[in-house]
Amino acid sequence: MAASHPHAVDALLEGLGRELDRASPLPLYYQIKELLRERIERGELRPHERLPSENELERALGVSRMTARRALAELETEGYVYREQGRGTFVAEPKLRQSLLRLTSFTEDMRARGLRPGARVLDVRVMRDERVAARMGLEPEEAFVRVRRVRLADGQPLALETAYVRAALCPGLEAEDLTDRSLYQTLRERYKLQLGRAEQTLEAGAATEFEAQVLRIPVGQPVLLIERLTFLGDGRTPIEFVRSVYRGDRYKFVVELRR
Amino acid sequence: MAASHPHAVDALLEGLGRELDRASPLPLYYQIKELLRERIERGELRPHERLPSENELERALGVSRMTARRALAELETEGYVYREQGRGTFVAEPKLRQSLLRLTSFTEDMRARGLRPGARVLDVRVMRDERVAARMGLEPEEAFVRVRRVRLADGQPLALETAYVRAALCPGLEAEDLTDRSLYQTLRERYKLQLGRAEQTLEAGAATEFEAQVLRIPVGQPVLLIERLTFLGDGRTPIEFVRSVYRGDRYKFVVELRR
DNA sequence: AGGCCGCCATTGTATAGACAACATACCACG
DNA sequence: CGTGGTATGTTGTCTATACAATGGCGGCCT
Repeated sequence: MAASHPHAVDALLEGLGRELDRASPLPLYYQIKELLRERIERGELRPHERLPSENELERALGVSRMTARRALAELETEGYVYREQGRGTFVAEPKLRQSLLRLTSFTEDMRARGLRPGARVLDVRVMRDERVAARMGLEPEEAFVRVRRVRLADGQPLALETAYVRAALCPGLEAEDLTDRSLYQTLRERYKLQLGRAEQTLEAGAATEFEAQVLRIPVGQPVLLIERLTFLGDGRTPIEFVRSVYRGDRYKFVVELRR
Repeated sequence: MAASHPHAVDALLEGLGRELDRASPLPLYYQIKELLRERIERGELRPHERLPSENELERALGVSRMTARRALAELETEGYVYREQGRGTFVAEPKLRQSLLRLTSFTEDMRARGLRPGARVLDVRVMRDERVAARMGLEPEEAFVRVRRVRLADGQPLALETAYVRAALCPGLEAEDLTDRSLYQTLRERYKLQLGRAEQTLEAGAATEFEAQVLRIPVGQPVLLIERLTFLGDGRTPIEFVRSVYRGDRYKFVVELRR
């Protein structure tokens, strides 16, 4: 047995057995999955520690092997565990599950990289823009608050960011001071807007004269163009469209892909 | 029946039945999944069209319902279809499939964009590279099969791809013909290597003389540099490191971010 | 000592069947 | 006319079982 001591799995199984609710409308496999996930996230099960086998779950919880199996299989596709034929099921490393599908603000992104985030406001105005509206699937008359900012990392210009936020959803945003402040934080705290998902595209480009001046690089230098269309928690209502131009020599975008 | 005409499903099932190979070492559910996926990607099954039900697959292919079910369930988690209880299984909209944060090969990526993928091999050799080995967390003596290819979209050069695959895990790879073939498919089918996850970075750069020549663009044009470190199904064993240089004017990377 | 073989535990694939939950179409009844 | 019930088809959950493939271990044989 690979666990730290022989009774570790037994104690875990007993706990699971007590919490499993056969009267609940939630499927058994889902309950088992959630119970195991909680223990992994709370750190009760440590990386590379072995989980109960399908057989052990079957006996201890009084479910069929296929039910136990489904719980473990879903934990695997969600990145919480890895499975090896002939060996068992083991807790995955935390970094596998973190950098995955996270929607982060510039501020959070910089902090995660160990840099001090900042923002210098170039201009803020309420306006219309047919192309942006079309891109968001809205009527051409839709009004936006356009915020243009230079984003700083440790005080140095890193990106030029132009955000179009739907004015109808955050009245008075144009009067907020967004210097050195996270737009997402403002949307969340002042307007109680929950962000859900975002569609983001990345491509390479060359700095225009304006971009070069703001970012303090030569015209024509490589830049990373990132466009993001962000939706509210319901997954359908668009809230903002952001176009960012990052210095190519100082910024690298990182994603983790899964099969 | 919601299909265009009553015999559409029958014809599909007959085709599937002929292609299913019970002597193959590949699992039945996997074969069924791949056959259906091919038909979706080739457009033979159009968005929102109904797929055969679990019961129809069971009868027509002579498999159990759980096997048919698993094929459909995996297509769902991969974003190819959506399922509605009481109604059936339907082809998903293309945009839903391509924007998920999935580990895809160039071949799959191009097909999802409706382009014809291709590859022209520049050179293949077995070699060592300390920097690549370090990047993969391996000993400096580790041997790699380095494959340099020009990746084509509809016959036009789109990217220069340099892949370093661990020679120990795929002996004889250097003798394979990788012209117009997916490396991932070869790893999967010839070497039975299951890919798990990948860590990928994207940054902007300018085309070097060599890159410019291969991609048929002027020197210094913007390019998207993508580096990918791919791991096997266990999530820990590195298998390949790929450095790709994409034409900045023709390629856009799409991701969907959550929460 | 070293290598080979077989046993056991574990995950992977596949089958067969049962009942539940849900959607749709149709029909009978008021 | 419409309202509700029923029949049917679909996916969702769950059980029970069998055998295959793999990895680890120990013991046996040479």
